[in-house]
Amino acid sequence: MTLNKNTFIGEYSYTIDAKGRINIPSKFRNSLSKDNKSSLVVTRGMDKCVWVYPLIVWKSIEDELRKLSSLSSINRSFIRNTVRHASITKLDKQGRISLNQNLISFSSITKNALIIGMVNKIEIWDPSYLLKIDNNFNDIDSTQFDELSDKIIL
Amino acid sequence: MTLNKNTFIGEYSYTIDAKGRINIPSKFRNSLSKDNKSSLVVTRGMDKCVWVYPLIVWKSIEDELRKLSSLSSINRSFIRNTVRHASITKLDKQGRISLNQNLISFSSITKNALIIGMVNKIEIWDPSYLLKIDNNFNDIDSTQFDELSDKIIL
DNA sequence: GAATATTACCCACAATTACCCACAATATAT
DNA sequence: ATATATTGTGGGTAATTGTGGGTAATATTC
Repeated sequence: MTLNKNTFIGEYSYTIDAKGRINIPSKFRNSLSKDNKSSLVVTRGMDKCVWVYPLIVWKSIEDELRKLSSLSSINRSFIRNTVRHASITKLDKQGRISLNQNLISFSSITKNALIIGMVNKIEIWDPSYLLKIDNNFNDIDSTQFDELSDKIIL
Repeated sequence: MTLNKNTFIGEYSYTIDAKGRINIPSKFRNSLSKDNKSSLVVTRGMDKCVWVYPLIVWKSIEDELRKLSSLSSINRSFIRNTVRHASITKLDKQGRISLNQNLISFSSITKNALIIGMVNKIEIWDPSYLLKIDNNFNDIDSTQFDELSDKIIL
């Protein structure tokens, strides 16, 4: 038995090389459904990290965006900022993708990078930057988790 | 008659070897439902121990996480910190799982380890560390148990 | 057009992980 | 009690994976 297709969990440490290439963990590669044809969509995350979607998952996000009317300016902004930094890429024969300079500098990645499974997508972080976010996490007011506990049972 | 499937009770003492492998008690293995196909998910516990879930149980947690929108930053943090240390693993032919270095050092396990059934999941502890926690348990104000008594009948 | 930079494709190798077998200790059955 | 099966622990070998670099193809600039 395995996880569902296009499902990612766990954390992995990799390096980005001089050509901007970074490995996708083999467990994540094996998790990709065949209809993706090893195509991924990379874009800016909501945090200062890179988001990586299997193509088939990204397409469903596009479908959601189609539903938003462009009559509303907030909708236009949201669509624009969601899509403008996205690009489609393929795994090379060694299982890597290459990130463009825009995404690399946005996420402040220099050499080392953490790749984290986020269930339906993948995040790529600069390790020291993520550490700061972690500290914030510990500072989160517990009332915020109380709200969550109404939505999720662990 | 036996316990329900994927139900674990009791305590067992094992050793972790140089490759990070540790035995799962045969009683626990026999308790696993067949749909797991001997797959388990290991992750950090809320205490300084390792949590082990039958895959089928973990999947239901994942389904809950999928419902949380990534537009909310608290949701992103929650998902990240819940799944980043999780990984799927299988029992080897001898009935062991291997723990990665991250989990081993998190739980301070060196050689000996206690495996404890927690009904729906399994905990793996460093024996001396658990001893400290036990002492704290004895210090708990009995009023805290009074609160629990409203929720559970023993 | 040529010259340069960028991207894609190929191979190589070290390090890690998965898979296999062996054997001693314990438990179960006859 | 003895024999048989199961269980816990260790180690060796083969396959996979992560990382780097070289070369060819494509795109971009002058």
